[in-house]
Amino acid sequence: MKLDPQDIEARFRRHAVRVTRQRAAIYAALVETTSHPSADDLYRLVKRQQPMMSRNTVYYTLGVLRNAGLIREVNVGHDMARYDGNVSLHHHLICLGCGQILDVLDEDLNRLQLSNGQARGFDVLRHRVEFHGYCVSCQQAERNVSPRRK
Amino acid sequence: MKLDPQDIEARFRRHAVRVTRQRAAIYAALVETTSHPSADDLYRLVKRQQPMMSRNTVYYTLGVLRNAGLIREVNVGHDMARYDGNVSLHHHLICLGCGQILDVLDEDLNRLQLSNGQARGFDVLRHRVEFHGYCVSCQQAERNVSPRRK
DNA sequence: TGCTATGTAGGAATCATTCCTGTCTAGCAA
DNA sequence: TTGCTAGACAGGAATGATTCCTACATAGCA
Ligand SMILES: [Mn+2]
Ligand SMILES: [Mn+2]
Ligand SMILES: [Zn+2]
Ligand SMILES: [Zn+2]
Repeated sequence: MKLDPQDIEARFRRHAVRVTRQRAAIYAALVETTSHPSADDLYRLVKRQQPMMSRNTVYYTLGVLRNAGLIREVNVGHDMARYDGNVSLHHHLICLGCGQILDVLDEDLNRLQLSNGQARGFDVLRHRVEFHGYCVSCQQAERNVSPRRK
Repeated sequence: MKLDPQDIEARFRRHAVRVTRQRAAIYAALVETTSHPSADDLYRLVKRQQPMMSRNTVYYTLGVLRNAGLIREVNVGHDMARYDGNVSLHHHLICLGCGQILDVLDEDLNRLQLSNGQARGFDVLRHRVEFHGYCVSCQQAERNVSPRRK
């Protein structure tokens, strides 16, 4: 989704986040993609427009935006952290081959909850569902290497 | 669950894993706890019985056992990897305060699957459900610091 | 317009994990 | 039972994503 600078500024102010050129660029990049980029992906992307951008600013800004609730962090295994500009409730479908992350929008998944017995007194704030498998092109790539499915 | 050395040896042989003193100790520690320890937790634990044990051996062994399907890796955020000696299908309840991980056994969660439209051609091999919240003692600890819920 | 709390750049530090290397040994076959 | 060899082990070095530190810059406010 394309965002103009006024929208970004308004969102930042609504969440008490100071408006800077660096933050606007990082946030815009994140909202305008569906690829769930890593901090370093964003660093390289934004550095093209702002060559002085430091890697530290990307990490710091992602922390600020996350704490403000403007973005989400998505964790896949122990690879680099991935970020999501879409904060509406949704889940993910992850390719074990190439690492791509696709959104899964499913109200039934959003409504999952533990029974009282299962929750063991926890105050459960949220849940996460991940589906893991191989995307179409990774399935084909594997077929080229070994004749049959692993 | 308590395992005797013969059981461990039999399981290793069934999965074509070479039997060594180090591996048996690491695997036994993992199966006999429900705490989902990290590699370093296991290192410190097993080092008490085998002072020569190297941290590298723990990592190497955990990799071997994981590839053999004898243990699972559980990832919580980007903290250290956590390991699980229980490979039967189940999910997890995680405390955001102290990091403890409890098992969730629920056949309905085990059966979740994506519709064809949602799967986008993926070959989906498995899924994971995590519930995040605060355990009883972390809820109390927080109450001691600030008068009301965050 | 000036003050000050906050943000930024750049470099150093951290630390879980992986890599490397020289022994050692489990498992197999003669 | 013995000897061979692929694989395992210990210890230390290297890696790399992330965090920490510090001096300078600036957003937001009065
Ligand atoms: Mn998403
Ligand atoms: Mn478990
Ligand atoms: Zn793929
Ligand atoms: Zn807790």
